[in-house]
Order: sequence, then structure tokens, then C-alpha cells
Amino acid sequence: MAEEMNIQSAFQSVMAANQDIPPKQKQVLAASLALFAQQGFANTTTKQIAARAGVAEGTVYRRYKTKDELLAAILAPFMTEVFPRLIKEFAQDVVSQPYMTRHEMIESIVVDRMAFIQKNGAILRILIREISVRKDLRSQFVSHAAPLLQDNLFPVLDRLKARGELVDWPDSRIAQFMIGTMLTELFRRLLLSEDDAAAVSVIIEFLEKGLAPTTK
Amino acid sequence: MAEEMNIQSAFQSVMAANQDIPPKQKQVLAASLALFAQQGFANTTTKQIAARAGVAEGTVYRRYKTKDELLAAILAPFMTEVFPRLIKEFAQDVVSQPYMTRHEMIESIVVDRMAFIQKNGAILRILIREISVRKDLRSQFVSHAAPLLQDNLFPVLDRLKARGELVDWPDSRIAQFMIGTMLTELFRRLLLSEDDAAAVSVIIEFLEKGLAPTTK
Amino acid sequence: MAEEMNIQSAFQSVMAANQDIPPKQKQVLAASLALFAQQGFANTTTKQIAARAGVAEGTVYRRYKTKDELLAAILAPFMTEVFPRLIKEFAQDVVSQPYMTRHEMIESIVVDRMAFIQKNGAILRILIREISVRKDLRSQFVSHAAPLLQDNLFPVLDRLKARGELVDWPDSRIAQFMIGTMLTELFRRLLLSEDDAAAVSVIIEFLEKGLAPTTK
Amino acid sequence: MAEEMNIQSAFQSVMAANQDIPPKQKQVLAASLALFAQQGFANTTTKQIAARAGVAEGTVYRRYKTKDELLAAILAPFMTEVFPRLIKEFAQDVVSQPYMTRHEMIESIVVDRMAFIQKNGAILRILIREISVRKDLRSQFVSHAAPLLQDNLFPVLDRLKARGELVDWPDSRIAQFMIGTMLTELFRRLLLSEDDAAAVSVIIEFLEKGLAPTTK
DNA sequence: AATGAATGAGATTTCATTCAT
DNA sequence: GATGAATGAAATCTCATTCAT
Repeated sequence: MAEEMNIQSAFQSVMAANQDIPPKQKQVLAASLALFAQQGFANTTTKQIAARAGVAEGTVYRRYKTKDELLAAILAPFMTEVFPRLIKEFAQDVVSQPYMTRHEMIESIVVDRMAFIQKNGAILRILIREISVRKDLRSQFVSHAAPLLQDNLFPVLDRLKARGELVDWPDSRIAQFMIGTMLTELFRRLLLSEDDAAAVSVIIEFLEKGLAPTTK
Repeated sequence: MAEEMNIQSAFQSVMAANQDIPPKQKQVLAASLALFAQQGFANTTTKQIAARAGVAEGTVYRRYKTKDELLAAILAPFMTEVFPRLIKEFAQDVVSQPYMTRHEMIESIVVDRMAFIQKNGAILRILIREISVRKDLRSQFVSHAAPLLQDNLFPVLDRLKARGELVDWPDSRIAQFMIGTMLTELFRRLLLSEDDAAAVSVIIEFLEKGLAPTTK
Repeated sequence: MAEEMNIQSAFQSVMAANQDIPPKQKQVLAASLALFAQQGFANTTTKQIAARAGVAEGTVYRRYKTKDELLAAILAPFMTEVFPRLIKEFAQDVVSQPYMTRHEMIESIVVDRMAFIQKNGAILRILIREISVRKDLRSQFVSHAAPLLQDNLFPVLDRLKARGELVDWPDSRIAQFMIGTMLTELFRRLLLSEDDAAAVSVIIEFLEKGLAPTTK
Repeated sequence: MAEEMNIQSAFQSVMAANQDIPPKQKQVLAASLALFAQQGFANTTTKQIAARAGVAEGTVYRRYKTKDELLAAILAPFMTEVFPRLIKEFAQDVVSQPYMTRHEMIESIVVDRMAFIQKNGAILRILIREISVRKDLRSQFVSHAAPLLQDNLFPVLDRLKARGELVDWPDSRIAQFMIGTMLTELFRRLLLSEDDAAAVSVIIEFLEKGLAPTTK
């Protein structure tokens, strides 16, 4: 699937969004990303970041004037570029196939999105944790994501519902189950630290059945 | 349902597990719980806890000698008592009804567990967040939860599988989808800050269909 | 003169304005005052303050959350209490003697104000230096001092002018010369580090002659 | 008055004393001067200087190896050249007119010196502030200025005193009042940010009367 | 038991200065 | 010469923890 090629890892995207950055600054960004994901933002010191990046502590502050800006530099391009692109790419794929079945749609979503999640697990972890802790980030995220879903995912769902391919629940609920189920894989891997290649196909089957229309 | 009555809110459980505590210490515990859930453990200062509890900062330390002990005092009883009881109660219910259908089992699980999640969302949030950041807590949790599920949930799943009531996936995967789906509700509510009374029945239907055996 | 007794040293006033302060906090305030006066605010580190006060560095921040607040704690009571009281006390003295001569007025002003300047040289040095460097402090000072002079000093000057006891210059100019001349003594002492007991009488004579009406 | 033409602005003098300086270094010097005067030396960063000068931060250090040298480059020529020349020029004027009256002398001093103060207010502000904070600068200034006044101003004062044109106070006191009164104008302008063309003549009259011999 | 001032280790941040390009 | 990224020492500030009252 050509689309898959388009999905860049969020880390690369963060870097792309921070073009023309001197190499040491990239190291700082990479170190921050790794440490924030591993230990959490609040538990990571700039000293650790500097050590991991192999730079002096002052260097951490050269481009990003506060630790919070460092977090923003990681999350912002993700929310404003990577995430939107991800959703729009999906929409394009789907719109070009008006007579998609539920299976085709879910497979189309899950395969690419799971690849994305696996590549960008680190940033997603940071995002999820910080969203649950910072009100400002939460509303920023909601105001970014809501219209994206509204405009790109929901019309597709509605069309499928109209054709009797999808259960008749509110779109937000269907999205909750789709996204949530994919994210459980992130959590599973955290706990079991094991990789399961079969995960994708199982998730597809689970969603496909779970979201089938109610048969009375 | 009688069982529901048995499910105490985690906070009450925490308090129960900390019996004979002077009132000020209870206030400290309650304040910590609220603040940890809202802002995260690392972002909460003992000063904030003291203020919220209406006590002096020194008082925070009378019973719990470190901030970490405070976290432990909240999470430990939850993991060692509340959580096990929750699962065992479920097992007892189910074991007494050998010919349960998938629907009955899932309903039996979800109704009570969702009530539990809704009551104890605060502690769960703390637990999930801290588990993702502390390796020790993670292995502690895994070594607690794994046998519990192994001993209580998995036999039930196996029996249902044997009777063709349940899809033939590894138990851990089925548990992942059941627990994960229920937890998505926590996250949904965090983002949308809206309560949906219909959530439970939708989740039941979603799981029931999603976990049905593959029909070929 | 009874009034002289009323003039408290600004340091005592700063302390008075910071009543019920634990002794260590007073030491912090006193150390800050001394060091700011000696080395300037920007050249004084909180480490120096802590060392001079004989406390830990954290103690410096217990009551005053920033170094700037420490400066404010010293200057604010001076501007809002000591300085106004100083001017009002003068006004009361003078108002009770409607037929004062220029000599009497100037003597009445200079004697007490010079005592004040000598006692509070340290704070005045800080105030003058910081005023010349911070725009906010400057306008704060102007908006405090201007009405005070307007209401208390200028009417007295006008009355003397009307009686031909005082040169017919704008009040602000007369104030400039009176205050300025007194302050030159501060600067002289800084440079020569010598005390001249005769200063007061010389200043009185200089002002008395300098501010006499123009004889044509 | 021809002399007035001779008085160059201190900035020009500073520049003159730093002849053969590449243009970028001049910009650095000018930026430093402006910023030190506005914000104080300690509150000005080399980054600000570089930005204001329109050069890179490294360039600030090409000629002046430390920030202190930058201050020295501004103040030194002022103290060693501008200031001495100012006083000597005055002396030459006066010596050539042995029968000067007090009015003539004061006018001769004040007119030119006030022009000087107005032109060089920025440097004077820096000088005064730093003198009050640095002991080395203070003694340097005293050892420079004292003999200059001793040799050039004091003989003139003595001659006038001998002729009964001037009050019989110590020369240092008379100098204090003359210089101090002129400097009050600097401070007045800082506070009121208004220019008063009449200032010079009022100051002359004030000094002339204030320094008149005591009449008994 | 409770208080809250004090502590000091350590975190964040600043900035004069250096140095490779 | 000029640049600006990098440095690291030192400054400001935070906060879990202790302790005298």
C-alpha cells in the first residue's frame, strides 16, 4: 500500500519540523524524546538530557528557552502536522473507494495506524501522559483533533452506516473503540515487553466484528 | 445486583486499608489522591497536599515518611486488596453459573467493572500513569495481576472457548480487549468531560460481538 | 524638636512593616539591605545574602518568593510609609507656624531630613540606584512622591513666596534644589568616606541664601 | 562662546579615544553605552549588546576581551581625557580674567558644564552608578578628580574668596554644591522626562546667591 | 500530635566567554 | 574578522524533608 510509505515516523517528523537545526540540538531533541517517553517529562532533568545528548547543560537551553518549550517542540509538530496528515491520508484512500466494506475500511485504518503507533509509540506515550496532566494541552489537543475526525473520519463512518455496513452508534463512540483498541496494544507492550506480530490481524478482526451492525 | 454493593469505591478502600488513622491523616490521603489524579504525582508538591488537606506541611509527614510512601499508601491497598477482591468476586459469581453465555459473562464483568472504574477513576488514573513511568511498580503490578487473571479470569474464558461461546484467541489478548475497552471510557471522559449513561450497554455489545467466535 | 524622635530609621520601618517576621527572616532582610546598598541589587547573589544572614539559601526564599520581592520588601514600605510620614510630619510642623521665615522653614526641613538621610542612607542609595534602572519603579516612585509633595510641601512654598520670603521659581524647581542639595551629602560621603558634622548648618545656609527672593 | 564648541560629547570622545576602530566595534561600543545607561551595566547582557549593535555575540569580544573591558573602554577615556580637558579648559578661561566676579565665574562654569552634562548624561549616569558600586572605580575616580579640582578649580575659588566674592567654606564643599546642583538636573530629567530650557539660568542664580559670602 | 520555619540538595535557568567554521 | 553554536560555572529557585517549639 503506497500510503504506508507516506507515514513517516513522528520522530522524523519532529526533526523535519525542526529543520536546519544544528546536530547537537537534534541530539537534545532526541534525548528529550527518549527520556520523556521512558521516565515522564516531570521526572526527567535537563542534566539527564544533556548527558544523554552528549552536550553541556547550557546547550539544552540554546534553542529551547525552557524545559516546557522542549516538550512543545516535540509535541507541537506531532499534533499540528503528523497527526493531521495521518488522518487526511486515510480519508483520501477511503474516499477513492466509495463501496468499501467494513472490513476494507477497518483494515485500511488499522494496518497503517498500527504501523504508525508502533513507530511513534514514544511520542504517543508522552502525549497521552501529558494530556492527562495538563489542562491546556488537553484542550489544545481536543480542538485540534475533534475537527479532523469530524471532517475526515466521521463522513466515512456515516456512509458505511447508511449502507448498513456499520453499527449505528454515535461516531465518537466508534472512534473511541477503534482508537482505544489500537492504543491498548501500546499498553500491552509496556507491561509485557513482548512484540506480537499477530496483533494487527487480531485487532482488525475484533473491531470488524465488534463494530458490525446489530443483528436482530 | 448484590455484588455491586460489595464494590466499594477505591478511596473508601484505601481508607479502609488505612484504618485507625487520625482524621488529619485521612485528609492528607484524600488530598494526595485528588491532586495526584488531577496533576500527576511528580507535579504535586507536599505543600499543595498540606494546603488542600488543611494541615501543616509537617503533618503530611507524620504517618508517611516520604512522598513515595504516600503514593504507596494509595496504590498498595488498591493493588493488593481492592483489585484482587474485584476479580475474585467476579470469579465466584461466574463459577456458580457453569452454563453462562458469552453475553452473560461479559455483562457480568462489564457492569460491575465499569461501576468500579467510574468510582475509582481517580486511583486508576494515578496507577496507569505511574505504572508507565516506574519499572518497579510495573513489575509489581504484573506479578500481582497476572496470577489473579490466570487463576480467576482465564479458566472462565477457557471454559467458554471450549463451549464455542468465545473466540479462540489467547486469554491475554481477550483480557486486553476487555480491560482496554473499558478503560477507553476513562480516557474519553477525560477528554470530553461528559458522562454517557449508555456507555455500559454499548461496551457490552461491542465486546460481545467483538469476542464472538469466528464464523466461517 | 519632638518630631525628630518620630523619625525612625528606614530600616526599623522596613522591619516594622514586616512585623511578626521570624528572626531569620529579619536577618535575611537586614543582610539584603546591607548588601544591596553596598554592591547593588544586581551584583548581590542570594548566596551572599544567605551567608551574611547566617541562614541556608532556601531560607532566603521562604517568605520572599523571588529576589525581586526581596527588593520590594525593602523599598515598598519605605515609599508607601516612611517617606509619606516624613513629609507629612514636616507639613504638620510648618502649618502650625503660619509666620515662618525662610530660615525657619529651611532649618525645619533640613535638620530633620538630614537626620533621616543619614540614618537611612543605605535604603536611599538602593532606591536611587534602582529607580534609575527600572522604569516601573520610577513611575511608581513618581506617582507616590508627586502628590505628597504637591499636597504637603508646595502649599508651604507658595505661602512663603506670597510673603516674599522665597524666590519665585516653580515649586518643583525649589524642591529639586532642596532635596538635591541634601542628597549631595550622601554622594560626598560615599566618595570621601568622611563625616562632617558641620554639613547640616552649611546646607541650611546655602539653601537659605540660594532660595532667597531675587533682589533687583 | 568658543569653548562650548570645544566640548565634545562624551560619546564622541569615547570614540575619539578609540580611534582606528572598525565600524562594527564602534557599534558595539555605542550599543553598550546606550544599554548600560538605560538598564545599568549588570542588567545588560552581551547578547543584548550584540543585538543592538547588529553583530554576532562573538564579535562583541573581538576587541574587548571581557564585559568589564567594555565598561572600561567607555569610562576610562571619559575620566582620563574628557573630564580633565573639561576642567582645564575652564581654568584657562578663568585665569585669563583675573578680576572675575562670582557671577561671571559661576556662569562660566555652569553654562559649559551644563551643556556637557546634557550631552553626556548617558555616560555620567553610568559613571555615577558604577562608582557607587565599585570600590576600585571609586578610588580611581577620586585620585583622578581630586588633583584636577585641587589644581584648577580650587585656586580660582580661593582667589574669589580672598576678594570677598565667595562664601568662606572649604573648597570641597563649594565644589560639592556646584557639581551637585548641576547633577540634580540629570536626576530631575530622569524622573520627569521633561526638558527645561530655563534650567541653566535658574541654576546659575541659585548657585550665585547660595555661594555669596555671608552678610552679617 | 501538629505546626510551620528552616534546610540543603538538586533542578532550572542565565550568561560571560570560547571556539570551530 | 565575523559568526553563532557551544560551554560550564554560577545564579535563581524549588521542594521533599527535618526539627524546634
